[in-house]
Amino acid sequence: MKQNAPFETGCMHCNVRLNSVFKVLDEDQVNDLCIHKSCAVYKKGQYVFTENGLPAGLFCINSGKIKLTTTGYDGKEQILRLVKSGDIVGYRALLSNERYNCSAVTLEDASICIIDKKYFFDAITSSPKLMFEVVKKMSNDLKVAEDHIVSLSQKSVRERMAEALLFLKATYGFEEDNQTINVSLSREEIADYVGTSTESCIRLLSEFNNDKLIFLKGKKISIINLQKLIQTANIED
Amino acid sequence: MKQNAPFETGCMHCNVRLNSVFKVLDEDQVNDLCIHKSCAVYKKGQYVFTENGLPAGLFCINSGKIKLTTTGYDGKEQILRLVKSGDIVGYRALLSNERYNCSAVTLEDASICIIDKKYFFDAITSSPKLMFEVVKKMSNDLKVAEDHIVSLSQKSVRERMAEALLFLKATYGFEEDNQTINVSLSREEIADYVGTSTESCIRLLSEFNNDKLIFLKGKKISIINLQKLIQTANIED
DNA sequence: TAATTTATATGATTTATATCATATAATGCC
DNA sequence: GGCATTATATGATATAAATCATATAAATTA
Repeated sequence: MKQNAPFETGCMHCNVRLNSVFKVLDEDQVNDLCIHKSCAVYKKGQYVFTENGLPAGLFCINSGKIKLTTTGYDGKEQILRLVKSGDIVGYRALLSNERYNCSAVTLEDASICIIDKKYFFDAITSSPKLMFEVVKKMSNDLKVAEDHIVSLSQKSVRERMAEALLFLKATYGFEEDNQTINVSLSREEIADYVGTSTESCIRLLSEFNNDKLIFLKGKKISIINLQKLIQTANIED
Repeated sequence: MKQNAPFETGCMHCNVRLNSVFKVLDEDQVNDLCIHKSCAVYKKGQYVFTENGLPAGLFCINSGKIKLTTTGYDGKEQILRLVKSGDIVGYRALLSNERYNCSAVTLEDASICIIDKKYFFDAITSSPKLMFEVVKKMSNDLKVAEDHIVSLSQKSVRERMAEALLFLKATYGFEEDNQTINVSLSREEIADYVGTSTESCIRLLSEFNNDKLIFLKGKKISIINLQKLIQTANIED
């Protein structure tokens, strides 16, 4: 299909490479990378890898959005990270030589490349620049996780809900209208990220909608009063 | 002072080096490391570094225990990580070339070395083994943080409290009596780790004490019914 | 297109936990 | 060693948010 054309022409012409950890590679290295990767198209809702699985390589998102999710207690899901094109996925388990501790599921149709494990280790060993890019990525994920811990420990569900919407906006941006968050998540998925019940999530979104902070249309959420949403996300006493 | 003697004789004879990321260095590299570090003794409660500060190097704990803590909303503290001898501290900000996003405070008198920033970057660039050790450390911290997120999202305060005691035991071990957790934290500090109020923390510890899961003596906590504590840490319905 | 399933919505009730209040114990300090 | 401060303890109350229940809307599939 025509829309997949750039995806098929290799890493050198990959439209997201300069947005990824591989931006630091020179032309020869990119060509080398290209030889050691293979790509696949995933339908919405497909698993890219699953909890407890063994990593066979590094995933790099060409297009599409992905959630990293783990099964907590009582079977309840927890969304740990949200991933967009240009991001690498599955690097943690790969680098520490462990099994995956979460599953990766596509939130929409996606094109994803997998980079051979052995090649990846060679590449980061021979290219400190690439290694530092990966390290920076992990460092950022750690920072985001620790921010999330503080939020979960100290904020109300209401505050975290507002914060989550700002986070979604920061991660996926707006659509052309400049106010609709460019991702479709079910209420349950949002709840699984915020750490609340689906009902509370629905209730709070309705409330924000009534208070004209946001505008709901199906799964689409538009931010119509950013200022007040930011306020709501912070302490409000 | 005599008790500091091994600490003063350099990295080659450091009693915790084989327990640290530097275990992978050969003799020459260790001697090189030794030249580029300096050591200091800290009193209990001292700051090793503070939030928003710029990293000057990598800290390596020779002895003593440390908490990494961040100021959340309304000035409330959040303990993000607990650190023991042999651990490195401050590596995240250093590697990603950012300011510290948390403070490091000693929980008891401590001996801590600081390894020169420039040297450290040279060392990890020239020694992939060392780099991988540091990466593994960060990978583990990320995993622990994400486990904490799931716990905060899905467990009750009571469950998290029991979990925290098991975590303290796993981190710092027992004293000679084989049941007293080898760390002294105030109730407030425990609350700041668990993500609850000081009162709830006190109340739950009292309750565990009454229920003979633990035995309290001042700040010392002994686990006297591990089985039941493990049960309490999990879902109990 | 009707039938079934799943998602969203909202009300009613319960409950865990924060908050406020006060007491006692422990610790640090002049 | 007595005084001030801080930490621990515990009761009373308020409340946010979970849970249970039911209704409606949307999406899937037969």
